[in-house]
Amino acid sequence: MLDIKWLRENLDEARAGLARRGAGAPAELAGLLERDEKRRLGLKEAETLKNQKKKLSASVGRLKKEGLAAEAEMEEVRQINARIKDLDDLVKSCEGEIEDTLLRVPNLPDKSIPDGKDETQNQEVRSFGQPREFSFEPKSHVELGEGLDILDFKRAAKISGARFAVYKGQGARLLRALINFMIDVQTRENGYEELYPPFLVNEESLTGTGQLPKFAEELFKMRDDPLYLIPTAEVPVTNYHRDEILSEEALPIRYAAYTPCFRREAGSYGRDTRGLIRQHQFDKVELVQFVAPEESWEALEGLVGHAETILKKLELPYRVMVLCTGDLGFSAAKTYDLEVWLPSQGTYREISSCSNFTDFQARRSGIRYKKKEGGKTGFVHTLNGSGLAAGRLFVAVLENYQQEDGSVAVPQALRPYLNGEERIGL
RNA sequence: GGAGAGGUGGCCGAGUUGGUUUAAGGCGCACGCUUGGAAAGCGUGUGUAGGCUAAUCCCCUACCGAGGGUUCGAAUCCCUCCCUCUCCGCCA
Repeated sequence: MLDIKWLRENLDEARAGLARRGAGAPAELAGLLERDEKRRLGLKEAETLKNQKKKLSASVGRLKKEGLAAEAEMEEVRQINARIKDLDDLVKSCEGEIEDTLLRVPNLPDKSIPDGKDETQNQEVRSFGQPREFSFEPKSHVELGEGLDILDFKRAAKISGARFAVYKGQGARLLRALINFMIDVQTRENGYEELYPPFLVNEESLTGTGQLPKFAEELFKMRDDPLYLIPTAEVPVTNYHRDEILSEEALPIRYAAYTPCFRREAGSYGRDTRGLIRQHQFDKVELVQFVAPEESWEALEGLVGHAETILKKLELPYRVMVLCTGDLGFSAAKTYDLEVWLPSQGTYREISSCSNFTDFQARRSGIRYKKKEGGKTGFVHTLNGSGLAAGRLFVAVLENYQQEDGSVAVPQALRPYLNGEERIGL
């Protein structure tokens, strides 16, 4: 959420920033300052009247104690109350309109990111490793997984429907190994504390991180309770500190959390219909940071590095992309995607997304900190990134480590997590 | 799910026959005095948001779980909801 006080002085800058994201942006702020002006005028008058009312009521008390009549004062307050009610209603409706508007306005893109209309205009920042040369035609993870009987899409469709998978035998073990490996690296080497949060969250939490009110169609909602399945651990973990004031000494706070993630994938019907790439349910280790505002850009670079650690240790070729304005998520000011090489597709595919949300989520969810100097409170900056998406990592391992006979070598770093086994299948 | 108890400032804890409570008091914390140093003692200060403002000074408004209501006036009375605790039931 953008700061209404800041907008009073910087409306043009806000419009320019939103315009960089795409068409229609400037209209989103229309009428906002007028509402705000109306609200403040009403508020000022209401507060003056409330002050009068308090004084009158106190005098009623005094008069009655002395056994004197106070009808005139009481009547005056009744009159004032009618006016206060009108003004309060006005203020409340203005506040509601301002809130409704601001909750639907995305974050402003950082100056450093490239302009562009969609993902085709994201820019490569750096890359790691070389795609492996195959002496045979590399298979897709679907062929490999079904061939090894470690993935079962057919029965998953029977049990649940499209975009679900069953991991079986060594596949299930491999998935668990990847999750444990990632959690261990992030908590032991990169300074994160592990959190295991609820997978069902309420509306306030989803509003805090920005999924609601605008993107309800992406979420699985419970029918009989006001709860939603989390689309990412970002939601419960960021909201862990909702409506709290942290001490500056406590910052930065870093959490790593494994959770499954649930997404309806409405509007992506034709895309990635086969395999694990796009599922309604997938597993992910998420990294979340709460930092002082002046630290957040450096923290973003660190966060990307933490996600990269996993790919480096697993020796998987990848590249780092900075998202252009048109591809930027609603709450983010800047995002780096990590894309891992998939031999069967002959291309790099997203496996992590690391963002600095600046104070956007913190303002929505009331996550503040008390400054050492001066004791003032301010909003923290929040960041998060996948470290990494386990399903897609599973795909990358299968495809990059596949052998001609259809088996899959286990990356060195992962062997301790699989009883030292070196091969899946055969 | 049933029955009961309860939610007050960073913490503890008064206040619940509605009216100088601008939420007592204590603890903690910060600063100062005192001291060779420390403790004790003494003094001062110590919430959040909004409004006003050059201002983190002052002043004003709101906030005693949340939202409504009664009243000239609500932490105190009424209604709805949420959460916590205890017991019972069910369950892993």
